[in-house]
Amino acid sequence: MKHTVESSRKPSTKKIVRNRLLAALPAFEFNLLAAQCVARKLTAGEVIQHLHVPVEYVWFPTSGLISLRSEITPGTGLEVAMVNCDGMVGIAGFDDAAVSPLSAIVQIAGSAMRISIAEFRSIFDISIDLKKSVAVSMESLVLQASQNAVCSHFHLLEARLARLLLQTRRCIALDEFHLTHEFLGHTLGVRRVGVTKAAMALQMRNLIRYSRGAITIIDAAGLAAVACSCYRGELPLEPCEQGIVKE
Amino acid sequence: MKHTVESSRKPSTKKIVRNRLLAALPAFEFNLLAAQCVARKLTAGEVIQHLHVPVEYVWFPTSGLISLRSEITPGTGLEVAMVNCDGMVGIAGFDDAAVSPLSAIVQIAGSAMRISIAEFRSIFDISIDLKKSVAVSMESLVLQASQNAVCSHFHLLEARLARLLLQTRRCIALDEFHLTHEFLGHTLGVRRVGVTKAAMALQMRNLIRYSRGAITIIDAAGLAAVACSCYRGELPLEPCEQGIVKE
DNA sequence: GCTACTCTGTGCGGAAACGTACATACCATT
DNA sequence: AATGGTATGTACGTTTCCGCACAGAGTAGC
Repeated sequence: MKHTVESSRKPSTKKIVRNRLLAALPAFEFNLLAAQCVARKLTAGEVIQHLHVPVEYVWFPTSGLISLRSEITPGTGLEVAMVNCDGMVGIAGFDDAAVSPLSAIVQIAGSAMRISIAEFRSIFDISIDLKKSVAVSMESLVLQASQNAVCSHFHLLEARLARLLLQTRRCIALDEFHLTHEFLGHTLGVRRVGVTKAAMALQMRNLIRYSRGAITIIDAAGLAAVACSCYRGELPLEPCEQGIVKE
Repeated sequence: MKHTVESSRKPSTKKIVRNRLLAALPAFEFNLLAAQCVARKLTAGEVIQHLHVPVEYVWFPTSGLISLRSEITPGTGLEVAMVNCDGMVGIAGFDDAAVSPLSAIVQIAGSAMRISIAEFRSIFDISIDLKKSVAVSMESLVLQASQNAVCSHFHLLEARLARLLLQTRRCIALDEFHLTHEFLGHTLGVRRVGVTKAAMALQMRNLIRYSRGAITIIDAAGLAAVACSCYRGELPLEPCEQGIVKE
């Protein structure tokens, strides 16, 4: 384990937290949240927040990747933002019994800390730093949603697919991951057939390789050249590779 | 004036504030902000925040309408959110010298309170309620940006135009306003010619009337029937019709 | 009344993605 | 080895919007 050195110092009062948003909180607020959080596995394709369903939990991913989607009807929509261990899922949690305008789907399997919305809100209201963290997290969502809005409207599918694959790669720091054309189609808001065509074009140029959902990025630099301008100038969204120690 | 009754009670310690976000703050935080705010006119078409330019001010509109746009290059982009007197403009204000990823353009003339980003941030950091207000305001932006992302991707231009006109009408509570096809094209992310075609179709059905930028909504109900599903189920975003009194 | 400018209307070929339908390949289980 | 399910490849006509170019109509100023 990577954290043996740190955890050997004060094992009883320290905790390993792989969510940067939680980790950045001062001890008092962190402990309030941590006491109510439950660790949960995130399995690929799992819907952790359904569309138009009351928000029950706030999620703090510690690994993997979650896709936030805006949908007209279930099945028709597109991704507006990605959330990894730098962020949180649980928007629209300010009104009581608010239904979620977005759905949240696990794009890459991993794990997360989960807290009930009621408990989260009571801590939020008396917090200082958590409020700012939430605002910063929201800001990231606004930026991503805005970028995705222009991107899906102006950029060609092939360039958008290249961007999505690069972004995914960056978020999980792996050149290989599992995503079917069908899933990518839902993320990009296009038909499965459209993805197949675009993916073939990328594979033909030896930028990627895929088979039954297993995607491998062969030439990231080449892929970046094909990707739309949105990829450059984007926040890195890098994963928490090392555990962060909290007292 | 509408506020004669209220203002006659304690004229020296009260203030009329037509921005709901400011008005909802407790006296202490409100006074800190108000002391640094300067009233400014907003003229139609004025760019109050250029793309990729450092954020200098936070704006609290008191009337009129501001269009937040995500642009690839100046001129190529689309509106991701509207801000009226319920909200604020000045995202990306958390990092020092951050450049704005969005541009803000005055869609309908009006007025606003303006505060420098440095002063805003110093008040934000020590505030309690302002932090929550900012988070709520951000949430509105996320929702709008998400909705606009799906809308621009899936819905037909004519339906999108109908929605935009209805939304504008609701924000300013007037059936008549000034917007050229060119301006609408930039808002919707399409060519001016496309707007002309769509607008003609709406005019032909006696839903709207227009001439050289002067648009009149004749049949709002009929327009709503043509508008895409995004219009229904949207936050009202109603204007502050009455002044709000702050001690 | 002329000019200059802004705003709106029209025409045409072309590209990207759509809806639909069907065909093939890979994998797991029996 | 056979079977069923999932994933990917192919085909074709259709729609919406694009890019470009130009024409007309309303308004303001000199």
